[in-house]
Amino acid sequence: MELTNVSKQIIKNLSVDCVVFGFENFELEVLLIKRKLNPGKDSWALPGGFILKSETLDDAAVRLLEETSNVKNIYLEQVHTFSKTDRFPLRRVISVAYLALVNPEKHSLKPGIDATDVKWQKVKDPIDFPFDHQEIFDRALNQLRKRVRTKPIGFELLPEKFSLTQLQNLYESILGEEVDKRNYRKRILSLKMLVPLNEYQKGVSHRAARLYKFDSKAFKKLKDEGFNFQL
Amino acid sequence: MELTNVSKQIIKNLSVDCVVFGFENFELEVLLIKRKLNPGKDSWALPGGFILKSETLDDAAVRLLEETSNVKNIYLEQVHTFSKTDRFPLRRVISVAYLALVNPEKHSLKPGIDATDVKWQKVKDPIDFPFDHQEIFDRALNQLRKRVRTKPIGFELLPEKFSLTQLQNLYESILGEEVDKRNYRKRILSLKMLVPLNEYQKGVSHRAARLYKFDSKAFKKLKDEGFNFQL
DNA sequence: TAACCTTATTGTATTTTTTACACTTATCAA
DNA sequence: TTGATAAGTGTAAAAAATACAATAAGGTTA
Repeated sequence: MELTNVSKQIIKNLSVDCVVFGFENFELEVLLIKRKLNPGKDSWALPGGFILKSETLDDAAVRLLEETSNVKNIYLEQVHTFSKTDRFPLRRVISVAYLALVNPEKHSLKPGIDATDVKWQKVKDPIDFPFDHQEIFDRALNQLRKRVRTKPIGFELLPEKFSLTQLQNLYESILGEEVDKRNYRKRILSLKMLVPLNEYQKGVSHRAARLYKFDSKAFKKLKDEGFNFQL
Repeated sequence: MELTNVSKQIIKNLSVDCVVFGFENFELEVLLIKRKLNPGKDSWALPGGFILKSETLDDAAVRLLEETSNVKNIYLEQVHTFSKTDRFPLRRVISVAYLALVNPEKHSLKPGIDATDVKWQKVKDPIDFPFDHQEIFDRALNQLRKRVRTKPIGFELLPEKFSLTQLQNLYESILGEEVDKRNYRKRILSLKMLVPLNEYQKGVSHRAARLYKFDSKAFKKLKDEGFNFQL
């Protein structure tokens, strides 16, 4: 490893923090790491780290998620940049927050170099965040709640083939409120972004639900036509 | 001036760029400065500059707008952080974009230390931006178009007392499309955020329009009740 | 002072969208 | 075969969005 290589130079006053959402057992979750070092040693924090001179913020977010938790190839979007002068105790660090969506089943967790542990934590359980991570988390959750009504991002959190009930559960657990089953189905199907499959749920002791998949081409077409939906 | 004072230390790899919108003569405008120095000397660019160790990004945006254009005490919101590695020619600089709203009549312009000139430029006229300022501008305009439908921010751009026609003109010039007068009035008045005054337009050679003012208390109340409007 | 020009102001009928609501079907387990 | 559980489905009522045009007011001009 060439530490003198310009491309590996760390920008020490700029970090990226990722709020990674997952969905398992009908519950919205967030990915946390246990910090190996001070400040905040042993506390459960948002995964993140510093950016390199050679990479964009998006690149950094991708890299840091791989490094800190082994999570790859996921939906990412920038949320906000946090800049309180005392937000990090050691020195002035400004942090760019990212929102990420992951299907937990597709990604095995593995603590990165600066963490002793990684876990999925239910969003509705209380979390004792260090630094300003509570504020970052709140903002990211807020953004997720807006997005889920205007972009079909929820599919990132589900298996490729899913039932309408799964989709509705996800939707409800992101928004934190319940919706009418028939009305939800009507709306979501009317958008023509879902294709029904000739496959059904397996291993359940009740009527098996039909499976659907997300039709990204149909969605792209809608978008190109300037169609704005609101779920 | 104590250059050694920590509070005045500049963070050289982090800048703020402001997209300042104004509304004059029924037209949406943007504030541009003529750069005094290279890179981009003499080009018309977005006002901005570097942040100080002692200030937040919001603070920096406020300060830079005062410094570069004499514009004070205005609506500000963060838009996005831009980080392409080659976005600034001299060295790696990451820039946080802000959206600002100003009533041009209330602010006299005065070029700051790094500018030879300042001006309001009509948004619909072509602008030849340096660096990645086109991208920054596009994103800010986009955000403004979203905001104007979900927050009563347009009032920042108008005099304290305004007519419904003025408000509608502003709305139309932000969105770039026309709306029906009767329906617009119905909707905006139904929100109860406007109070009709016993004052009327003056100096016009036709029927004088009634003036209204924005009722920020009523709006706050609406928001506290969790009411989300969509214009 | 009457005719004219310009913009302000106002209501209704139609269409579209959203909401509320409950029974039947399928599958497995007991 | 009965019971339990979740899947799947339609309609009527209410609310919201849209399309649309005549009258009022103030100033200017002939």
